[in-house]
Amino acid sequence: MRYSRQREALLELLRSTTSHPDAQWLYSSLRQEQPNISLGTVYRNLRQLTDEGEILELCYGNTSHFDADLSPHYHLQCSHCKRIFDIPADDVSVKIRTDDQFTVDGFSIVLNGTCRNCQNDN
Amino acid sequence: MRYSRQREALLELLRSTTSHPDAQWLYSSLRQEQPNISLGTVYRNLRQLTDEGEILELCYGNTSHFDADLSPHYHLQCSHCKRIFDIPADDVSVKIRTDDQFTVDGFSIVLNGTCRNCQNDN
DNA sequence: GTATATGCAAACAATTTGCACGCCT
DNA sequence: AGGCGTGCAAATTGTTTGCATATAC
Repeated sequence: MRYSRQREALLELLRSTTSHPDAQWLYSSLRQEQPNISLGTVYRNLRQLTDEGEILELCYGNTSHFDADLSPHYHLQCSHCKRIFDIPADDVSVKIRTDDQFTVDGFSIVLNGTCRNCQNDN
Repeated sequence: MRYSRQREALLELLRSTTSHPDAQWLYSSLRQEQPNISLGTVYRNLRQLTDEGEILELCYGNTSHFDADLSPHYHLQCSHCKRIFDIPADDVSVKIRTDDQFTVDGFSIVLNGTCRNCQNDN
Protein backbone atom coordinates (compact mmCIF):
# COMPACT_ATOMS: atom_id res chain seq x y z
CA MET A 1 0.00 0.00 0.00
CA ARG A 2 1.77 3.11 -1.13
CA TYR A 3 1.44 6.64 0.09
CA SER A 4 -1.44 8.87 -0.91
CA ARG A 5 -2.24 12.34 0.34
CA GLN A 6 -5.93 11.43 0.58
CA ARG A 7 -5.46 8.31 2.68
CA GLU A 8 -3.01 10.13 4.92
CA ALA A 9 -5.50 12.90 5.61
CA LEU A 10 -8.29 10.38 6.17
CA LEU A 11 -6.29 8.43 8.71
CA GLU A 12 -5.13 11.57 10.48
CA LEU A 13 -8.69 12.87 10.68
CA LEU A 14 -10.00 9.60 12.01
CA ARG A 15 -7.26 9.49 14.62
CA SER A 16 -8.08 12.99 15.77
CA THR A 17 -11.65 12.25 16.73
CA THR A 18 -13.45 9.98 19.17
CA SER A 19 -16.84 10.40 17.50
CA HIS A 20 -16.80 7.21 15.36
CA PRO A 21 -17.83 8.99 12.17
CA ASP A 22 -19.31 7.48 9.03
CA ALA A 23 -18.09 7.86 5.46
CA GLN A 24 -20.24 10.88 4.69
CA TRP A 25 -19.01 12.83 7.69
CA LEU A 26 -15.40 12.03 6.87
CA TYR A 27 -15.95 13.01 3.26
CA SER A 28 -17.54 16.36 4.11
CA SER A 29 -14.83 17.10 6.61
CA LEU A 30 -11.99 16.18 4.26
CA ARG A 31 -13.43 18.30 1.47
CA GLN A 32 -12.69 21.42 3.44
CA GLU A 33 -8.97 20.75 3.08
CA GLN A 34 -9.05 18.87 -0.21
CA PRO A 35 -11.99 20.15 -2.25
CA ASN A 36 -11.45 17.55 -4.96
CA ILE A 37 -11.43 14.41 -2.89
CA SER A 38 -14.20 12.08 -3.94
CA LEU A 39 -16.57 9.98 -1.92
CA GLY A 40 -15.43 6.87 -3.77
CA THR A 41 -11.89 7.47 -2.61
CA VAL A 42 -13.05 7.80 0.96
CA TYR A 43 -14.90 4.50 0.75
CA ARG A 44 -12.00 2.75 -0.98
CA ASN A 45 -9.55 3.91 1.64
CA LEU A 46 -11.83 3.05 4.51
CA ARG A 47 -12.15 -0.47 3.17
CA GLN A 48 -8.43 -0.74 2.61
CA LEU A 49 -7.53 0.51 6.06
CA THR A 50 -10.10 -1.82 7.58
CA ASP A 51 -8.71 -4.79 5.68
CA GLU A 52 -5.18 -3.92 6.80
CA GLY A 53 -6.41 -3.73 10.38
CA GLU A 54 -5.42 -0.09 10.79
CA ILE A 55 -8.93 0.96 11.69
CA LEU A 56 -12.08 -0.75 12.91
CA GLU A 57 -15.47 -0.82 11.26
CA LEU A 58 -18.58 -0.67 13.40
CA CYS A 59 -22.12 -1.15 12.18
CA TYR A 60 -24.77 1.01 13.76
CA GLY A 61 -28.17 1.70 12.26
CA ASN A 62 -27.22 -0.06 9.05
CA THR A 63 -24.39 2.31 8.32
CA SER A 64 -20.70 1.76 8.89
CA HIS A 65 -18.83 3.89 11.38
CA PHE A 66 -15.10 3.90 11.79
CA ASP A 67 -12.74 3.93 14.72
CA ALA A 68 -8.98 4.44 14.64
CA ASP A 69 -8.61 3.54 18.31
CA LEU A 70 -7.22 0.01 18.34
CA SER A 71 -6.81 -0.28 22.08
CA PRO A 72 -9.11 -2.73 23.81
CA HIS A 73 -12.38 -0.99 24.47
CA TYR A 74 -16.10 -1.30 23.93
CA HIS A 75 -18.84 1.03 22.84
CA LEU A 76 -21.90 2.58 24.33
CA GLN A 77 -24.57 4.07 22.15
CA CYS A 78 -26.81 6.64 23.75
CA SER A 79 -30.46 5.83 23.11
CA HIS A 80 -31.32 9.50 22.81
CA CYS A 81 -28.61 11.24 20.79
CA LYS A 82 -27.38 8.04 19.13
CA ARG A 83 -23.77 9.08 19.65
CA ILE A 84 -21.22 6.38 20.34
CA PHE A 85 -18.90 6.59 23.33
CA ASP A 86 -15.86 4.58 24.29
CA ILE A 87 -15.83 2.34 27.32
CA PRO A 88 -12.39 1.19 28.48
CA ALA A 89 -11.99 -2.57 28.52
CA ASP A 90 -10.95 -2.32 32.16
CA ASP A 91 -14.47 -1.37 33.12
CA VAL A 92 -15.95 -4.53 31.68
CA SER A 93 -15.25 -8.12 32.51
CA VAL A 94 -16.62 -10.91 30.41
CA LYS A 95 -16.49 -14.65 30.89
CA ILE A 96 -17.68 -16.97 28.21
CA ARG A 97 -18.22 -20.65 28.77
CA THR A 98 -17.21 -21.99 25.41
CA ASP A 99 -18.48 -25.44 24.70
CA ASP A 100 -17.16 -27.46 21.79
CA GLN A 101 -19.72 -26.06 19.38
CA PHE A 102 -17.66 -23.02 18.51
CA THR A 103 -14.18 -21.59 18.53
CA VAL A 104 -14.39 -18.09 19.90
CA ASP A 105 -11.74 -15.64 18.64
CA GLY A 106 -13.11 -12.48 20.16
CA PHE A 107 -16.18 -10.48 20.81
CA SER A 108 -17.58 -7.01 20.83
CA ILE A 109 -19.96 -5.45 23.27
CA VAL A 110 -22.34 -2.63 22.66
CA LEU A 111 -23.86 -1.06 25.72
CA ASN A 112 -27.15 0.73 25.44
CA GLY A 113 -27.82 3.58 27.76
CA THR A 114 -27.97 7.30 28.21
CA CYS A 115 -25.05 9.68 28.14
CA ARG A 116 -24.64 12.44 30.66
CA ASN A 117 -25.75 15.19 28.32
CA CYS A 118 -29.01 13.44 27.59
CA GLN A 119 -29.60 12.67 31.25
CA ASN A 120 -29.44 16.36 32.03
CA ASP A 121 -31.56 17.40 29.07
CA ASN A 122 -34.44 15.22 30.20
CA MET B 1 -52.28 -2.62 15.43
CA ARG B 2 -54.96 -4.66 13.80
CA TYR B 3 -54.79 -8.10 12.30
CA SER B 4 -53.30 -8.74 8.89
CA ARG B 5 -52.70 -12.05 7.19
CA GLN B 6 -49.30 -10.85 5.98
CA ARG B 7 -47.99 -9.78 9.38
CA GLU B 8 -49.31 -12.96 10.95
CA ALA B 9 -47.45 -15.11 8.45
CA LEU B 10 -44.29 -13.04 8.85
CA LEU B 11 -44.27 -13.41 12.62
CA GLU B 12 -45.02 -17.11 12.43
CA LEU B 13 -42.20 -17.63 9.94
CA LEU B 14 -39.74 -15.68 12.01
CA ARG B 15 -40.70 -17.64 15.12
CA SER B 16 -40.16 -20.92 13.31
CA THR B 17 -36.52 -20.31 12.49
CA THR B 18 -33.30 -19.72 14.38
CA SER B 19 -31.40 -18.44 11.37
CA HIS B 20 -31.82 -14.70 11.96
CA PRO B 21 -32.96 -13.96 8.40
CA ASP B 22 -33.00 -10.63 6.62
CA ALA B 23 -35.91 -8.96 4.83
CA GLN B 24 -35.13 -10.49 1.43
CA TRP B 25 -35.05 -14.03 2.75
CA LEU B 26 -38.32 -13.54 4.61
CA TYR B 27 -39.88 -12.02 1.51
CA SER B 28 -38.81 -14.87 -0.77
CA SER B 29 -39.98 -17.40 1.74
CA LEU B 30 -43.35 -15.75 2.30
CA ARG B 31 -43.99 -15.46 -1.42
CA GLN B 32 -44.30 -19.22 -1.68
CA GLU B 33 -47.45 -19.08 0.43
CA GLN B 34 -48.64 -15.64 -0.52
CA PRO B 35 -47.48 -14.89 -4.06
CA ASN B 36 -48.74 -11.31 -3.90
CA ILE B 37 -47.06 -10.14 -0.76
CA SER B 38 -44.77 -7.23 -1.45
CA LEU B 39 -41.32 -6.40 -0.18
CA GLY B 40 -42.54 -3.06 1.11
CA THR B 41 -45.07 -4.82 3.29
CA VAL B 42 -42.38 -7.06 4.71
CA TYR B 43 -40.25 -4.04 5.58
CA ARG B 44 -43.19 -2.13 7.04
CA ASN B 45 -44.19 -5.04 9.24
CA LEU B 46 -40.64 -5.73 10.34
CA ARG B 47 -40.32 -2.13 11.45
CA GLN B 48 -43.65 -2.22 13.17
CA LEU B 49 -42.93 -5.44 15.03
CA THR B 50 -39.53 -4.11 16.03
CA ASP B 51 -41.03 -0.89 17.35
CA GLU B 52 -43.59 -2.87 19.34
CA GLY B 53 -40.81 -4.98 20.80
CA GLU B 54 -42.20 -8.21 19.39
CA ILE B 55 -39.01 -8.98 17.51
CA LEU B 56 -35.38 -7.85 17.65
CA GLU B 57 -33.37 -6.22 14.92
CA LEU B 58 -29.70 -7.09 14.54
CA CYS B 59 -27.27 -5.34 12.24
CA TYR B 60 -24.66 -7.49 10.56
CA GLY B 61 -22.73 -6.51 7.45
CA ASN B 62 -24.81 -3.38 7.07
CA THR B 63 -28.03 -5.30 6.64
CA SER B 64 -30.72 -5.88 9.23
CA HIS B 65 -31.45 -9.36 10.45
CA PHE B 66 -34.38 -10.27 12.62
CA ASP B 67 -34.88 -12.47 15.63
CA ALA B 68 -38.17 -13.46 17.23
CA ASP B 69 -36.44 -15.05 20.21
CA LEU B 70 -36.83 -12.57 23.04
CA SER B 71 -35.23 -14.70 25.72
CA PRO B 72 -31.88 -13.47 27.05
CA HIS B 73 -29.18 -14.64 24.73
CA TYR B 74 -26.28 -13.41 22.64
CA HIS B 75 -25.02 -14.05 19.16
CA LEU B 76 -22.01 -15.58 17.54
CA GLN B 77 -21.23 -14.91 13.93
CA CYS B 78 -19.05 -17.43 12.16
CA SER B 79 -16.20 -15.71 10.35
CA HIS B 80 -16.38 -18.23 7.53
CA CYS B 81 -20.02 -18.87 6.68
CA LYS B 82 -21.26 -15.62 8.26
CA ARG B 83 -24.18 -17.44 9.83
CA ILE B 84 -25.41 -16.24 13.18
CA PHE B 85 -25.85 -18.64 16.09
CA ASP B 86 -27.49 -18.22 19.46
CA ILE B 87 -25.48 -18.32 22.66
CA PRO B 88 -27.52 -18.77 25.84
CA ALA B 89 -27.08 -15.96 28.32
CA ASP B 90 -26.13 -18.56 30.94
CA ASP B 91 -22.89 -19.22 29.11
CA VAL B 92 -21.76 -15.64 29.39
CA SER B 93 -21.15 -13.52 32.44
CA VAL B 94 -20.58 -9.82 32.15
CA LYS B 95 -19.68 -7.25 34.75
CA ILE B 96 -19.66 -3.60 33.91
CA ARG B 97 -18.20 -0.98 36.19
CA THR B 98 -20.53 1.87 35.49
CA ASP B 99 -19.18 5.24 36.46
CA ASP B 100 -21.41 8.30 36.60
CA GLN B 101 -20.84 9.14 32.95
CA PHE B 102 -23.58 6.90 31.68
CA THR B 103 -26.72 5.08 32.65
CA VAL B 104 -26.51 1.60 31.26
CA ASP B 105 -29.83 -0.06 30.39
CA GLY B 106 -28.52 -3.15 28.70
CA PHE B 107 -26.01 -4.48 26.26
CA SER B 108 -25.53 -6.87 23.43
CA ILE B 109 -22.59 -9.11 22.74
CA VAL B 110 -21.48 -10.45 19.43
CA LEU B 111 -18.93 -13.21 19.52
CA ASN B 112 -16.69 -13.81 16.56
CA GLY B 113 -15.52 -17.29 15.90
CA THR B 114 -15.88 -20.41 13.86
CA CYS B 115 -18.83 -22.75 13.91
CA ARG B 116 -18.42 -26.49 14.00
CA ASN B 117 -19.27 -26.99 10.35
CA CYS B 118 -16.60 -24.58 9.25
CA GLN B 119 -14.03 -26.08 11.62
CA ASN B 120 -14.50 -29.44 9.95
CA ASP B 121 -14.50 -28.06 6.44
CA ASN B 122 -11.09 -26.47 6.88
C1' DG C 1 7.98 3.09 -16.77
C1' DT C 2 4.72 0.66 -14.26
C1' DA C 3 1.44 -0.12 -11.02
C1' DT C 4 -1.49 1.74 -7.76
C1' DA C 5 -4.68 5.60 -6.35
C1' DT C 6 -7.86 9.08 -7.80
C1' DG C 7 -12.14 11.57 -9.56
C1' DC C 8 -16.25 11.07 -11.60
C1' DA C 9 -20.39 8.91 -12.74
C1' DA C 10 -22.97 5.02 -13.18
C1' DA C 11 -24.37 0.76 -11.02
C1' DC C 12 -25.93 -1.75 -7.04
C1' DA C 13 -28.10 -2.97 -2.76
C1' DA C 14 -30.98 -2.12 1.24
C1' DT C 15 -34.69 0.40 2.82
C1' DT C 16 -38.40 3.86 2.78
C1' DT C 17 -42.32 6.21 0.95
C1' DG C 18 -46.54 8.12 -1.95
C1' DC C 19 -50.62 6.74 -3.65
C1' DA C 20 -54.75 4.33 -5.00
C1' DC C 21 -57.13 0.46 -3.57
C1' DG C 22 -58.53 -3.45 -0.34
C1' DC C 23 -59.68 -5.49 3.89
C1' DC C 24 -60.31 -5.51 9.07
C1' DT C 25 -63.42 -3.97 12.72
C1' DA D 1 -68.24 3.70 6.99
C1' DG D 2 -63.75 4.76 8.46
C1' DG D 3 -59.13 3.86 8.85
C1' DC D 4 -55.26 0.98 8.88
C1' DG D 5 -52.69 -2.31 5.79
C1' DT D 6 -51.36 -3.64 1.13
C1' DG D 7 -49.26 -3.80 -3.57
C1' DC D 8 -46.72 -1.49 -6.67
C1' DA D 9 -43.33 1.59 -8.26
C1' DA D 10 -40.52 5.35 -7.58
C1' DA D 11 -37.46 7.67 -4.45
C1' DT D 12 -33.71 7.64 -0.91
C1' DT D 13 -29.65 6.26 1.14
C1' DG D 14 -25.33 3.79 1.72
C1' DT D 15 -21.76 1.56 -0.83
C1' DT D 16 -19.21 -0.37 -4.78
C1' DT D 17 -17.24 -0.31 -9.34
C1' DG D 18 -15.54 0.79 -14.35
C1' DC D 19 -12.79 3.71 -16.64
C1' DA D 20 -9.64 7.26 -18.04
C1' DT D 21 -6.27 10.10 -15.85
C1' DA D 22 -2.89 11.33 -12.29
C1' DT D 23 0.73 10.19 -9.06
C1' DA D 24 4.07 7.43 -6.17
C1' DC D 25 8.13 4.90 -6.45
